[in-house]
Amino acid sequence: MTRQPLYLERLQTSGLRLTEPRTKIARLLFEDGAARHVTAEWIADELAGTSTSVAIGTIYNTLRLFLGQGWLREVRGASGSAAIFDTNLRPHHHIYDEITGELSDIAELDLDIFGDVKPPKGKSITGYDVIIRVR
Amino acid sequence: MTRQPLYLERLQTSGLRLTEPRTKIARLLFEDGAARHVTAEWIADELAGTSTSVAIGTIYNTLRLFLGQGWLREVRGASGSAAIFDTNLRPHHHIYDEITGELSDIAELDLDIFGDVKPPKGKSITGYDVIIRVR
DNA sequence: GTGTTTGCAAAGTGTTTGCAATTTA
DNA sequence: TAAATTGCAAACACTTTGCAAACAC
Repeated sequence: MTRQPLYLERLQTSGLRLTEPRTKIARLLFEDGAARHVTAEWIADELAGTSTSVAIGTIYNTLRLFLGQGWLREVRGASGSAAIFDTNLRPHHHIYDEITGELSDIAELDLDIFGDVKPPKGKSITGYDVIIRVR
Repeated sequence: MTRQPLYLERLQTSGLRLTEPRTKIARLLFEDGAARHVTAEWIADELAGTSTSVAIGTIYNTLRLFLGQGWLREVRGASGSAAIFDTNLRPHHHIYDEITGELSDIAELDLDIFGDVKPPKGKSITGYDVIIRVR
């Protein structure tokens, strides 16, 4: 028997209707299970080439919906810049480039070897914040 | 001899012109030396009552200017919400309330007692990120 | 006096919303 | 076919920008 992708199964199970915009966005985000930082615009661009593109408003609504399901986390980029959604749900660490606005994960960082974090080539560390989220 | 406030001295020394908008904003931010999280709108509101208010555009420009001088740091609130400027320049930690958008400092937090962080009353910790800033 | 800074309003982003048309179950 | 969802465009919130008038040095 052929197996349905996990992300589609999850979409169905959640009670949300299985619409084309949702499945397309879900595939883009979750298909390979890799950690990903995406913006609404990136999704729009990716889908722009396909037979049916998805309206930017729908993309935002869908991302909020997935956020509500706990399938994504929103991370804060520079204020005024586009929202970044992170598919990596484990507590983890980011490197934020103040020049480019690029956000990347730090793999396998131990808090007590904190002094050993290496910045990307050609960059220097200007500081850090630990942000604890509550609700 | 009477002593000029530090923040005014710094303003003069920096080579920036000592204008009324700048001195008013600087006083609001630095007068008592306390750590403060401010938004452009908060400054506008504070100055609205005074004899001469300051235009919101000028407030933003002035904040960017102070940022460039290294007198402030910009911290990321929820995307889409107003920029928050922090007068506390030491590396430190924040509690970010996902419901209210409120950002507050955690005083004297040691990284290795990380498991002991207490959320504000009635709140629970949903996760955390360590953000290392580079440029 | 001359170059800087301001206020104002317009323009620019990124995001949300209202509603008629479409689609899913 | 009934309810949910979409596209579209208008509305929004926050921030930046252009320019003539005002100001600091």
